[in-house]
Amino acid sequence: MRPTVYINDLSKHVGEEVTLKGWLYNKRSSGKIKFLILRDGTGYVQCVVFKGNVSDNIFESAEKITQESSFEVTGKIREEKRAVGGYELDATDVKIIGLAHEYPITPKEHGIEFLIDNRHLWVRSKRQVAILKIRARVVKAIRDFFDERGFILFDPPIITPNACEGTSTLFEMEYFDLGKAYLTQSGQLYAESGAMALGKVYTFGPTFRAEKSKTRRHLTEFWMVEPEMAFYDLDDDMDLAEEFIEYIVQTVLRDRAEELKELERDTSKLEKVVRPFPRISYSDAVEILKKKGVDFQWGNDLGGADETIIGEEFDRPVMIHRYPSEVKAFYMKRDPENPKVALAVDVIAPEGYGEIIGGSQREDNLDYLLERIQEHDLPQQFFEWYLDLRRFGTVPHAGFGLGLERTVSWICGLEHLREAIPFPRMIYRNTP
RNA sequence: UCCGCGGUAGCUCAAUGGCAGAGCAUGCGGCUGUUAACCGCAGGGUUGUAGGUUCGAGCCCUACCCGCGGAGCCA
Repeated sequence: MRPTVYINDLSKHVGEEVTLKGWLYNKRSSGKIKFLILRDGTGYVQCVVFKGNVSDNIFESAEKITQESSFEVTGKIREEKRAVGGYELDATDVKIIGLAHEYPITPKEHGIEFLIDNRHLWVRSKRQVAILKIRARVVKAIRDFFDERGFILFDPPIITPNACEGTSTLFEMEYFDLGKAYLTQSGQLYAESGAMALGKVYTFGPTFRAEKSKTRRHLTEFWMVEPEMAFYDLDDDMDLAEEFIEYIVQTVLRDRAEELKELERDTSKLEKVVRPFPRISYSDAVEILKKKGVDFQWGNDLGGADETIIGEEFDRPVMIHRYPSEVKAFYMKRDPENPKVALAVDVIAPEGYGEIIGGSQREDNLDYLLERIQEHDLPQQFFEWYLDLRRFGTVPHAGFGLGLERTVSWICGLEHLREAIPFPRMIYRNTP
C-alpha cells in the first residue's frame, strides 16, 4: 500500500518506471497533452499525459481530475529542464483515488482570515509546507544543540497550582477537589529544580498565556525552550544564548536553503547572524532611544516599538541586559553592583521581529528571594518547594526562554506569527 | 479594556446617492510543452444585522454583531 518512491528520491530513479502517490497541486492542459503537478509532501513533479500514449479511459481521468484530488500515477522518470524540480514523469497510467470537489484555496490570492479558517487545508500549500519544514528543522536544531552540549531534557508539568511568575493572566480550570489550577506559562521554576539535580537541563513544550493580546506577535498557545544551568552567571547565560541562536540560524541556512528560497527570504540578513552579538545595557538602550528622539524615561519597560528601533541599530540580534528590577520577575537576581537593576537579558531579533529570548541569572539567596516574593505580593506557600532549592545547597544559576514561533517567524521572514505553528490559537480563534 | 480600519458572488476585490461588476474557482467547448497557462461560453448575490434619511441607499445617519491590526502584557 505505502508508496515505494517519493518525489525527493526521483534522482535515483531516472529511466525507471515508477508509481507515485499524492495530490494534484495544479493542472494545465493543451488539447491532447496534460500537465499534472503532483505533490506528495516531499516535493512536486510534473506528470505529462499525452493522448496518444495512454488509453482513452486514462486520458479521461487526467481530464476530470481536479485540484487537490488524490491519485496515483505511473510512468518513466526523465530529467527535464523545463519542469519544476528538474524531473518529469511520462505517464502511462493515472488512477484517481479521491476526487476533490471545489477545493476552496485557489491558485489566486486569499485573505489571511479565509486561509486561517481553512488552516487544515492551507497547510498543503507550497509556502506553508516550506514554513512547517523549517519549523521542524528549528526544533531538531534546538534539541541537537542542547543534547550535544550535555544538557538533559527535563519535562515540567503543564498543569500548575499557581502562576509561575505571578504576572500574566493564565488559563484557569477546576482541578478536582484541589480548587483552581492553571495551564503553565513557563517551565522555568521547575527547570531550576532540574538544574540542581542534573546540572544543565532544558525544557521544551507548549506554554499558555490568557492575555488578550491581539497582535501579530502573540499566540495564546506557543512553544518555548528553556535551558537552565547551575553555576552559570549572566555572562555565561549570554554566551550560551548567542551560541544557540547562531547555531539555529546557521543550521536552517545550511539544511533548508530550498525552503527559504520558496519563501523569498533575504538570506544575506541571516548569514550575518554570527557571534559575537552586540551586548548593551538597558541604560545604553535608553540612550539610543533618546538619541533617536523617543521620549523615554529610565525605569519603564521597553515596548515593541522601542525594541524595533534598537534592533534596527544592529545587523544581528542585540542583547539588552540589566533591566530595572521593577519591571522584571521576582526570581531575577539583582546586580550586586547596582541593586536598581536585575541581572536579566532580552535578545531582540533584527528586522523588527522583537524579543525572542528573555533570560536572567536567578536569585540564589533565600532571604532576598523571600523579600521579592513579599514585594510582588505572591502567595509564599505555593513557592515553598522553590525556596527549598535555596535552602538545600543553593548555587548561582541562570537560564533563558526562547519563543519557538517568534524565532521561526523571524527566520522565515513572516508577516504573522500564526503561520509559524500548524494550528494557531488566538484570542478569538480556537478552530480548526 | 482602549484606539484605528474593515464586512459586496465559493475566494480576492471594484462600483460619483441612479441597471451589482471583474479576475480566480466551478461547468461546457477549443488548443500536442504548459509554468498562478491561454481563448470562448455559462451558472453563481437577502451588499454583516436591525432601523432611519431620500423619489431612489452597497454608498449617507444611528445602534448592534463579527473580524483585522495596534496599545497594554509578554516569548
